[in-house]
Amino acid sequence: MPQKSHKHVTCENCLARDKSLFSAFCDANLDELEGTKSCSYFKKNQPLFIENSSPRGVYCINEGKVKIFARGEEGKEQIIHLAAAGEIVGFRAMFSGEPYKVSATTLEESNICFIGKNDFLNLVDTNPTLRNGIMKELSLELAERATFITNMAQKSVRERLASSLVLLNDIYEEEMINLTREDLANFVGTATETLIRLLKDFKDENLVRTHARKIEILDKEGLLQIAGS
Amino acid sequence: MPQKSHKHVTCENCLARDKSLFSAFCDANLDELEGTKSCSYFKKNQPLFIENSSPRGVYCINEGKVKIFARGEEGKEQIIHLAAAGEIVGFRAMFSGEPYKVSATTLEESNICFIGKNDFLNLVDTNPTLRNGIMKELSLELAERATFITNMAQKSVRERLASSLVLLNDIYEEEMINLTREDLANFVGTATETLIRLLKDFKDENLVRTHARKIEILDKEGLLQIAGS
DNA sequence: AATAAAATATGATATAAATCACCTTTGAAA
DNA sequence: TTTCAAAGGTGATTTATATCATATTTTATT
Repeated sequence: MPQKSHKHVTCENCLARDKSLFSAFCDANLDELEGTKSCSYFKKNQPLFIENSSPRGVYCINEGKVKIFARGEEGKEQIIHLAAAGEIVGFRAMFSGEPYKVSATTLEESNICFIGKNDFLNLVDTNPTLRNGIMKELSLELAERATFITNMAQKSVRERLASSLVLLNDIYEEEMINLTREDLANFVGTATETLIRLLKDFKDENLVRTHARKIEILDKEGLLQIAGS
Repeated sequence: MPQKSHKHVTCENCLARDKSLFSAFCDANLDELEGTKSCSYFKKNQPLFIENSSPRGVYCINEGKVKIFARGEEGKEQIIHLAAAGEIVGFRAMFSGEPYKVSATTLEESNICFIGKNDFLNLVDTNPTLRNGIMKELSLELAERATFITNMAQKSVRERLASSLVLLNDIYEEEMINLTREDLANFVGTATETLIRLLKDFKDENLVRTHARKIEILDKEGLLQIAGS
């Protein structure tokens, strides 16, 4: 397995920056950002922050993937979002004035930069472009979650799994979807056993193929058809 | 039935302003707001805006209630939020750069003011307090929806109904909850028949009482216990 | 007041999905 | 390389909830 080691990435040559809220930053902005951020290597399954704790800053993913999840009454995780390179994680709590309502944990080895709360809020205050980007992002996520709620309420698990696989396929881009069955179940919102059975159905229907844990999408159109959207 | 008629409410003596994002406005701000807004009377079940249309401004509820809902594949409504007096409806779409992803319809006769997109965005641009309030509001709603998703995924309909009734009780304040069984079902995320049956159970358990359509909460603690939160 | 049209309610039935129990495979660590 | 825990998988069973059908009540409209 290719061991991603710790590396200090500068904002200037951060490959993920293009896709991020910092994409429009000029050199002066970038220098400021570079001066305040710190860069860390995270192992797989390492928490960035956990529910109910106080936010101390935001996390900018240079490389890797992070799951954002809430916990229900009995402690079962519900994955709300999967963040990939370029995404800033945890900025919602910067504005809410409340502790985190969700937790964030890496799904794979990751390089992630940290920007302290004050530095981040200062950037937002002085940079209208960044600010507008954030307001846009908050709004888009709000819409996304309205759809999420509606799907949960009205679609069957089979439909949600099909829709989730297509969505995850986009997040994983070239790579194959690489999640434990439990994480996948917690994203779809079902029991692990049910997920495994339905995934098997999809295999039998030649919609997907599995390579141990990894899931390869064979028929995106077919999945979309099942998802009904 | 007390017929609420059209009345022109000025921002200065708007009773709902205290609870709104405009509560911190100074006199100069209020004058500006007053100059740009228009005030309308809405009948029951009248749409403010509908999914996929282009946003033209925001709606500020002076009196009445509004349901915000998405539609699933087969057109079934999923109510995402119930807005009451003091709330500003539709501002999410001001920042997203996209058409509405949800619809908004009055649940009762309402007095609602309209602020055009440019005027509103101008206010947000020039008023840091309002802007921060909005960012905070967007963030809080995002957290609320994470919980909503988790409840949908992990709680039974019975639990969700209990939790919904408590939530609605707060929204309706002194009044009794006054929603069609279908709307209530679309909020809880279930079939109307199932909702009616479970509501009957709650009546038998002396948790609620109904007066035709209206629902009176008799035992909030008991409901919270069932809701499991 | 009469009539139509929604909304509410109830019963019967089907089924998707959860749960529990158990076994097998995989992969990390010693 | 062995070992052991975690993850993946299968079967049997139960149940919550959707769906369909139909009756009754409430509300709106003529």
